[in-house]
This record gives sequence, structure tokens and C-alpha cells, in this order.
Amino acid sequence: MKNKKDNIFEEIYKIVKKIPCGKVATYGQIAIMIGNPRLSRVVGYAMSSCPYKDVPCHRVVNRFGELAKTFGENGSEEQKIRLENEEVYVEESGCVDLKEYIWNGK
DNA sequence: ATATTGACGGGCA
DNA sequence: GTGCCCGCCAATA
Repeated sequence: MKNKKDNIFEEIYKIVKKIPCGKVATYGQIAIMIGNPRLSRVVGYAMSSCPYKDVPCHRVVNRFGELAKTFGENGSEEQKIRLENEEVYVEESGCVDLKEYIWNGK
């Protein structure tokens, strides 16, 4: 039998690591994949923790499609570069075209 | 130990 | 159509 509850973080990381390069996913979408659309907050928190370097948190954006400015000291600057490095165009606002780069889940 | 916050999202009034 | 409130988990004060 399983523990009372497996770390929800692990569920999140598992999905985030599943994001293909050149694509981005929203917290809500990831949260839904976990099984609870309201876990969006936990998803964001898991990213802020980001203990696993295998988790491309820079590919995870909010529902507006903009990157997390709390990524680091440089803000979304480095994150923006990473996305552009993966063929993902990012605006100066740190916003990407969801309709173009949104991860379809496959 | 408890309370509040925190990279959000969705539902309801 | 707009605005406000609630929910979830973990970490920090």
C-alpha cells in the first residue's frame, strides 16, 4: 500500500519533464493532468522549489502564457533565452503565443 | 505548534 | 460581462 499521499510534487515533476522542447505548458493544464485543476498553486510552488534540474520549469507558464518573473534574480531574462533557444519566441514582456507553443499534451 | 503566503485556476454571485 | 471567493499542497515566519 502506498503512503498516505505520494508527494504531489513528484506528480508535477513527472508531467513537466514530459513537456517536449519547443513547447510550453500552463500550470492549470499540468494541474489537470495531475487530477486536480485547483492544484495550480501547488504546481507553481513545485516549480519555485524546482529541486530537480530535470524539470524544465522555464517551459511552464501561467494561464496568460507569460513566464514566471520570479524564476531567478535576472527574472525571466534567462528563462526567455532558454525558450528562444528551443524555438519558442518570447516577447519582451516574457509572453509567448499559447496558441502556437501550448503543449497539446502529446 | 499555528497562521499566512505563494510562480494559479476555476466557479459562482 | 465583471468581480469576488474558494480550493489545494508545501514552505516560511
